[in-house]
Amino acid sequence: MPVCKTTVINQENVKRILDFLPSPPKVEGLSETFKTLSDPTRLRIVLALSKQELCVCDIAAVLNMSVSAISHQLRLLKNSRIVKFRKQGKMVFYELDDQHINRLIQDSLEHLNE
Amino acid sequence: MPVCKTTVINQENVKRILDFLPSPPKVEGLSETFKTLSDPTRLRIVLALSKQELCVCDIAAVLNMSVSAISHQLRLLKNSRIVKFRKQGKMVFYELDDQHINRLIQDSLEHLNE
DNA sequence: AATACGCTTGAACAGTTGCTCAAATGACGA
DNA sequence: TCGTCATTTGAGCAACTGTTCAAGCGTATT
Repeated sequence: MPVCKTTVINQENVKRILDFLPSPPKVEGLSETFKTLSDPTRLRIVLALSKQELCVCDIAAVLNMSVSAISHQLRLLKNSRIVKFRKQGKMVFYELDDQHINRLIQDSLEHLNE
Repeated sequence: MPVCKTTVINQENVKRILDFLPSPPKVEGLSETFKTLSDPTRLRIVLALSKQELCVCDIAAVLNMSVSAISHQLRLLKNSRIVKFRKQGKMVFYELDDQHINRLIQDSLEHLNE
């Protein structure tokens, strides 16, 4: 895995970038967030929840998918701390977990309209 | 795939969200971008290129990975129009494709520091 | 207690992903 | 033209992903 041997400048490039890159845990964390939003189903769920809290059944209706499929995806979103839930009788209402993810979604929506 | 039958309000919720959600092509496009950035290797490449243009070999050195693996990922980044390249002799220099992706990365870096 | 409802869970399966390895390409220098 | 170097490409593969299906759990209504 050698650096290009033609010039010395490259070594400097490598060093500069290595200093610049965020720490591995930070990069991993960021890529985890992107990964969670990379599935159209999950992204649609998150976009929907950015508007208002919803129960599982209504999310399934919005996305026209099975309740089971939605529930599986909600578990992933829950594990990634992107959504949280509140129980009310038989029903479970989900909403975005915090302002951090909410801002990311708002930013993304803006990027969409350019 | 029925809507919850317990209340009428849910139907209104579903309608409101359906109006709110961006069009399928827009959602697909956004999730595609997230998907490309969801792999730590690709994210690191993009972060590196947000600092300065680099040749394939130097990227491999920075990430401490095989040139082949990097080249495969660069192809995906190229296809997603996230990076572009310029040839100079034997070497190929890559950089971020446009200001749009650059801003997304800058936003992400800010999100990292919170 | 019995039933119905909203939701969760686990197994299973097809499809996808990211890497390695070996071979190929294309530009340069001897 | 021959060899070398930077990069690309294709096959192959283990690991992962997103869905369905069937079964289960917990809460409310009767």
